[in-house]
Amino acid sequence: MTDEEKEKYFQVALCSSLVLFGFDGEDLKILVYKKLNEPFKGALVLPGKYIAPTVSNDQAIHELLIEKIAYDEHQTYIEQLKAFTKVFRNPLGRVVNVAYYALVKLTPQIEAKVKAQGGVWFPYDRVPDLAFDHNEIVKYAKERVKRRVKRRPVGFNLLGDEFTIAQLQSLYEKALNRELDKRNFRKKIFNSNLIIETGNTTDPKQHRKVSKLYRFDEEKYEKLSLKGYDFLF
Amino acid sequence: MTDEEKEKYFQVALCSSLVLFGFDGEDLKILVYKKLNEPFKGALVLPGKYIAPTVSNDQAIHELLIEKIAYDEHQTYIEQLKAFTKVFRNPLGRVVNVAYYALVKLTPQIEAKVKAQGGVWFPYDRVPDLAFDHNEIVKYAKERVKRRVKRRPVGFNLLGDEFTIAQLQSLYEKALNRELDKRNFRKKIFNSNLIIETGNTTDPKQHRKVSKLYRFDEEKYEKLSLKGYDFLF
DNA sequence: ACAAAAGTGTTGCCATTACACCCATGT
DNA sequence: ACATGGGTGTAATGGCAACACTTTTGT
Repeated sequence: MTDEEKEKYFQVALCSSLVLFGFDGEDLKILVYKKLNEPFKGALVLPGKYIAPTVSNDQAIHELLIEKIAYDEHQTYIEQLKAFTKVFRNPLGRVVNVAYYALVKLTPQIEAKVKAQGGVWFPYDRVPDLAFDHNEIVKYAKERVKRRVKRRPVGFNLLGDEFTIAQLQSLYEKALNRELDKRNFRKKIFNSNLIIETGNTTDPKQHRKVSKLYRFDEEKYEKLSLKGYDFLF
Repeated sequence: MTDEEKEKYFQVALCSSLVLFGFDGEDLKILVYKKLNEPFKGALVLPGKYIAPTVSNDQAIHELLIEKIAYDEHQTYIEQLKAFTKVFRNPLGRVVNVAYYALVKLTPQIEAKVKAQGGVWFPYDRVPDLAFDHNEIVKYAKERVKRRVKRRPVGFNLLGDEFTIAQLQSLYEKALNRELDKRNFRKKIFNSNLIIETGNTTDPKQHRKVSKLYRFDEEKYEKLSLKGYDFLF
């Protein structure tokens, strides 16, 4: 490549936006910020940042998650969605947005951090209009999550170490956007053998009736997924 | 964004590589070129090109397909795979590769053009070592195609307007990398109702026995896919 | 007493799998 | 005559969907 060509091509900027899904045991939400500077100052956008040529995307997303939610690496599922590349998607110049999504269980710590940063959670199916092409990114992310949830147990990343079957079902209903039969749901989940009773129960003070707590059997899943195992749903 | 920041961030180059799958009615192949200039001169690579800041990715992929295979737009399925973004994937600097794959039916015209351009087809499961991170891209593309073929009738893009059930089955066997039962395959295909007899048959001079030709019912598929219909396999 | 949420089985249906032979034609 | 490839049916199995009541406990 000639120097001339180098000058011609090495003029693009790289950024990443993140569609962050959070589940609090009841509702599934998406994180949004109000933009503080131009362009589109004041508009709602996904969390994101520009990436310098020497910084890896992984590093950038990692930083973004630390800044915005003080996350726990081991409890977070992160995956690239795809690149959004339209020529005029950003008024500053050609900016390629390599978008990601992540799944986290909401904890009081995260809630506090988000509040401090000025972030707002919107319910999964009531995300307002966003600037840039971020509506499109959210739409794409929701479809991806729906597919993933159907075929792999990624949903477990949205729950804590322990959870009730009702919570798990509620999560699946939100993500798939339809109601599921309680008995059939239990059957499927228990038949998969990917869930273990922890022996603990919910706090009797919080609910009418206590219920059993379970955890995800990661080891068993690792073994199965090596064989190309498809989860269910 | 300050001018200083602009200078810092707008220094990345954008390129696209294409994993081109071709089917000739018998075998599924992937297109590869020998690199003519540095870096990695002489090594095998996927077809690809750098993208100027003012050019859209769609435009670039379109040009690439015209250059390499003189393709027919309407008979080609194209989809973005994802962005490959590693910092040191290219020795010239930070180059983000937004990779695509495409499916084409091989015709004598395409074969001739490819030959003229110095391209080489390798069988689906015998692609040799490639330069850059192109091995990784091919691997990713194969997985994507496998999934797509399972759930949507994209496979039909690899066949012509008319095809025999045997050709269709052969394609599915190659893409899914396993053998399928002839009777069960026909049952599934016909039950889907997405295939129509054209009334024509294969040329009796080419085979021992003539066989019926079919075509894909696009209209019916459009209707079904609006309802979130999942194909089969 | 009643409201709220946890937990539990059966049945019918449909999709998937496994499996073997006949027919038409070109050599 | 035989080799090649097209075309056809059935039975067993397993997963999925539809469906209603009892139990516990806080108010």
